[in-house]
Amino acid sequence: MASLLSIPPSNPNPNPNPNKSKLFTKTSSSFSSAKIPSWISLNPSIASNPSQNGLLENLHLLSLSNQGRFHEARDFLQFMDSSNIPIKSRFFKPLLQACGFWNSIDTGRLLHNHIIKTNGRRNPDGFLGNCLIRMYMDCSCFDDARKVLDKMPDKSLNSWGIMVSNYANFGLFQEAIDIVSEMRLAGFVPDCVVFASLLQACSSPSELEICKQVHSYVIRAGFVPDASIDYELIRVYAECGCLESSVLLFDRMPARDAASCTNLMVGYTRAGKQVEALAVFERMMREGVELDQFVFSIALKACSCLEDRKAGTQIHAFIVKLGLDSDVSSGPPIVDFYAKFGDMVRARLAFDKILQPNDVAWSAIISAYCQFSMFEDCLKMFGHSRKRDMAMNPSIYTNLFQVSASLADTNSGTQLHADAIKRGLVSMLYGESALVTMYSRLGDLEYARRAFELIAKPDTVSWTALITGCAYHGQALEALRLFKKMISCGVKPNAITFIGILTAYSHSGLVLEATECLDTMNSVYGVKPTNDHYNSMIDVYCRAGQLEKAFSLIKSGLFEPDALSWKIMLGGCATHGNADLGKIAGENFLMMEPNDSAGYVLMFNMYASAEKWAEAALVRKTMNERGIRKEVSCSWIRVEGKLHRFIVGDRHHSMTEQIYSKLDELESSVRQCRQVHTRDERSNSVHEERGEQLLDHSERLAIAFGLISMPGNHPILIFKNLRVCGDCHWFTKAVSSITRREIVVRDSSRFHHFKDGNCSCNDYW
DNA sequence: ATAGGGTTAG
Repeated sequence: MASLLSIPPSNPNPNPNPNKSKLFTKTSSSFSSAKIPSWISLNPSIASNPSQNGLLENLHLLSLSNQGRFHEARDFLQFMDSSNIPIKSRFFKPLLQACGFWNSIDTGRLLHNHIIKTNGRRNPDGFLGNCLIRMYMDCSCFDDARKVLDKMPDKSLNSWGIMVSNYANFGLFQEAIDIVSEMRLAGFVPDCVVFASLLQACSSPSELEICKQVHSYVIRAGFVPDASIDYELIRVYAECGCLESSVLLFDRMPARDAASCTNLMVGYTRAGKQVEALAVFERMMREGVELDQFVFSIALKACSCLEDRKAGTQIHAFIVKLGLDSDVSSGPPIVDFYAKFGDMVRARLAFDKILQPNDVAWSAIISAYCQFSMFEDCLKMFGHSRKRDMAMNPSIYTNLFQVSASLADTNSGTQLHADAIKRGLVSMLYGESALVTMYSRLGDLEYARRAFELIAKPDTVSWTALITGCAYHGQALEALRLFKKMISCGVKPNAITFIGILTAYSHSGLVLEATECLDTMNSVYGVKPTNDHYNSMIDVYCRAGQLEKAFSLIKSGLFEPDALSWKIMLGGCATHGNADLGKIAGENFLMMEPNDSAGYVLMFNMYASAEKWAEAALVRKTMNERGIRKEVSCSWIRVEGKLHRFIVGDRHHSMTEQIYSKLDELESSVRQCRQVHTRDERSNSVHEERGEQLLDHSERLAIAFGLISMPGNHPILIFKNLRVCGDCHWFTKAVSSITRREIVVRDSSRFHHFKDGNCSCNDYW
């Protein structure tokens, strides 16, 4: 199998505490994992050759712990004990931090015993005591932490402070405040740091009350103004939606700094008040406050949201002047800013300027490429970052799942999925829902269902993804069943959910059900139908051949018909040969979208099938005059991971001879078949009467190649950029019956599962 | 201390 990824070893213990990652990575210790030589813990010979001073053994122990390999760490510690190699005192802190990070309470207790032992059976001193308290708190062992505190001979303000901030971080504010009272009784005076840490834990509106209490306390106790407290208060009030309070505090600060400015601006942008955010930025510029990369990054983001190209370019220029465009903090927003305007060249230039791109920077450029359907570039960028062994994050994978789905690349899709699982980088809900969509768009509805089943608490998006998947595959009843189940699970449908449902009905010809759905979506579920829903309904009528109904819906005044409404109408008229309505629809559509080739093609086919040759010729002439080219029909298939692409009449493939002779063979069997069967109305096509070659339509080439190169019983999966034509649809049905082979075709609007002469679309396409 | 990226549709 062609491998996109060479997968480096993954971490066997994928459950670190996400809340503590900062604490862990920003450790001030000189023994952080980054500083441990890579060959440590890859070197099994340590066990047989104890080093002189025990340093290697200590490093190895720490390396294992930092990686979360605590089984091995404890075994190794046993070996160290039996070899009389003590843990060096300066290693206890980083070791305990690792235990806290990975929630390894067993190893933590073991280390605690070692500390007591090496300390001559006495309780640890203040420094190590604090480390122990932190470790126990990190592992949620509050009583153990308290015992250490109580036994500490030389408690400090900091010891109490650790208890306070950790309780608060767990949301246990009452316990945190109790500790504050206790420490005062014990004769300690809590300082700004303690209160700032309490505030630091507040972030949601439910914690606003606590924030206010602390605020009023620090005022009464005379702690403010204090930069660290002001800063936290501005942040909390902004995050809780009390922007006025944030502004008041900000205005009253003796000296406004970059950090508090950032907090205020973030508050504004989150509340959708980009203009106000930029006003703060301007004011800081005027006041001459020294700004940093964070302020610029949020300011540029505000410009992106406002789609204010001029202001954004000015800020970009400022960033360049200060030399901050190579910074990882201000870099990604620059990438994102230019991507917003579709300027991928500048976006890429901005990315290349970043000296040490991190996961967010890679994510920014990959998602930008994804947004503009530059899927190959996404995979290329991902390949680069893999090669450099860059840090990944869940959102990168979420994007890549979309890429694989769009490229119809099962190979990369499944590999990326496996890769993301190994690294623990399947994003909750976001990534999980993207996987549902990916598998359904790769043609594997069963896998999509399984991916859905794995979601712990599916939300509206997850349900919608699966419902839409069923719609694509023509399983209307299943889509409806899922919808009911979604409702009974208490998950609310949204506008997109109803598009999925309407699509399902449309692809199954359930007109009555669809009209009912359009009614109840507002009356029962409170979701107002938009143009998209009315257009879906037009599609329902059109597919079912009820063109008059579609037309009266357009004229009903219930909504303002847009280009899409007319395009769908035109498509219906072309399929069902109604040139009168089609003329109106076509003219309206071409007026709105004169450069869309599909409109001309539909009109041409419509007139041709109605044998209105003069009109048809006129359409072709107009098309030529306007320089509009028909989109080339293209089909592709993957065999053993390799992509094979075909266009009409393609003779480039190395197996062209075999393909065409296979086609001839199929064609003659199909012809015999056709004489026996009743003639399919829709396939009496225009093509035949115009004497066009049908034998070499791209999907037929792909199917023939698939049959040749993939012996066995697996279904043949074909992807196509346009819709299948009636003739090819009939042909494929026949082939599936003759060869007893299942054939799955994804065209531009849905999936067709051909089996034993039938198609899952029931000839609705 | 502070930010930056992501899910469902025709």
